[in-house]
Amino acid sequence: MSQLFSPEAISTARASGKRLRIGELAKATGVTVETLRYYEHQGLLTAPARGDNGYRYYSPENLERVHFILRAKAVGFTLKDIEELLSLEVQRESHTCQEVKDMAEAKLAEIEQRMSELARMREALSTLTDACCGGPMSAEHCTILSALAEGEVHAEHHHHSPDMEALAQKRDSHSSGC
Amino acid sequence: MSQLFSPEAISTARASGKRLRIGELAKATGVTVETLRYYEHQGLLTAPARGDNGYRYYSPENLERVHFILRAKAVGFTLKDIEELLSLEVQRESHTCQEVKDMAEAKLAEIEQRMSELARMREALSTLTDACCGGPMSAEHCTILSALAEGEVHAEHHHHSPDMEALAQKRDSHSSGC
DNA sequence: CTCAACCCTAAAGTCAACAACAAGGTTGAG
DNA sequence: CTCAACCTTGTTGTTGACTTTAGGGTTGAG
Ligand SMILES: [Zn+2]
Ligand SMILES: [Zn+2]
Ligand SMILES: [Zn+2]
Ligand SMILES: [Zn+2]
Repeated sequence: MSQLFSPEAISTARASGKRLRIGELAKATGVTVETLRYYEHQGLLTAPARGDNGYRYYSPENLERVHFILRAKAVGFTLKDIEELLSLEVQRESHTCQEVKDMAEAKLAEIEQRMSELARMREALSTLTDACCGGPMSAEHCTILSALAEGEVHAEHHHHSPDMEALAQKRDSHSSGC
Repeated sequence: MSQLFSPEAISTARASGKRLRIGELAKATGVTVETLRYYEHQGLLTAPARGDNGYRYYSPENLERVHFILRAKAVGFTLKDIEELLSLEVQRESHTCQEVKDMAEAKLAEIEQRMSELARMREALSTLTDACCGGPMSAEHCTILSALAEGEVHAEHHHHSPDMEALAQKRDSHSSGC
């Protein structure tokens, strides 16, 4: 588990010199080791120090960077975006707030774009579901299928007539549209 | 992207028994010929009639089905979903409204799930952008980058002191956080 | 006849973000 | 010493919805 020094002793004494193997870093960040190697391959993580055995040994800075990546992912940035963000982050003083904020706002606009797309879908779909009775009768005149087939939703909400509801307990087609 | 309900597009080629070549169908539906062949390959479109030359000749029913697919896509169904929907559609009377509505409601829940995910991202990201000044100064103390690096947003909105704004016209770091 | 604009098939490539595999070397507990 | 649990590299597979490529045949206007 531990390298030259016992991990507990080290962590209590000083966190700064602690070097993690890939599995430990994975556990610490909640991602898989494959993901960490993938991030390295993609240039999101700088190649960490290696031991004589070839193992990767990660510094606390590496750990921080993984957290950076995960936080950026959590707010909607793609890995490609994050690569860009990291290039800003590593040399902050040679970039401006404007550059950073522009990226964030562009991403915000992207997110809002996708949200309104989904909102449009939701409205259309909920109109469809509202019009369908959802009963155990034949879908022959189902308003959902009809709307998809014919391109228009017949806004008349479905109301089986009492007679039909009484009689058509199963599989009877309901002809009034559903 | 596309209109959900566009009734006028349908009625044009329906009256005549005209058979469309793939390019014509593509133009009529707004998808590429490759996409049409792809849909056929995926079983979403039944293999159309062929001429002696091997060309596909599409019936108006085929056109209807493409529209069905596009409308279902527009409300958020995947192609796999649509395959299922089509199997309900082609034999409506052997299925129930319940089956259809269940699918639609499941898809609706999926859409709402994705929307709330995006809403979460938007909140987090807009908190970040609100706190950043977006000015032409060095990003050394940029609140966005700091929040990503340190995992917390310092809610203090950025206010350059008047002195600094006057003096730091370009590239000066602003130390009070941005 | 020529030539562009169509059409055909089957297979491979694209994108994102990993996951899975093969075929090994290393470590540490029992 | 054995054995599981790590670690290594490199390659391939996954998902969805196409797009592109390669290598042809067909049509119709000039
Ligand atoms: Zn129905
Ligand atoms: Zn009904
Ligand atoms: Zn800033
Ligand atoms: Zn600032």
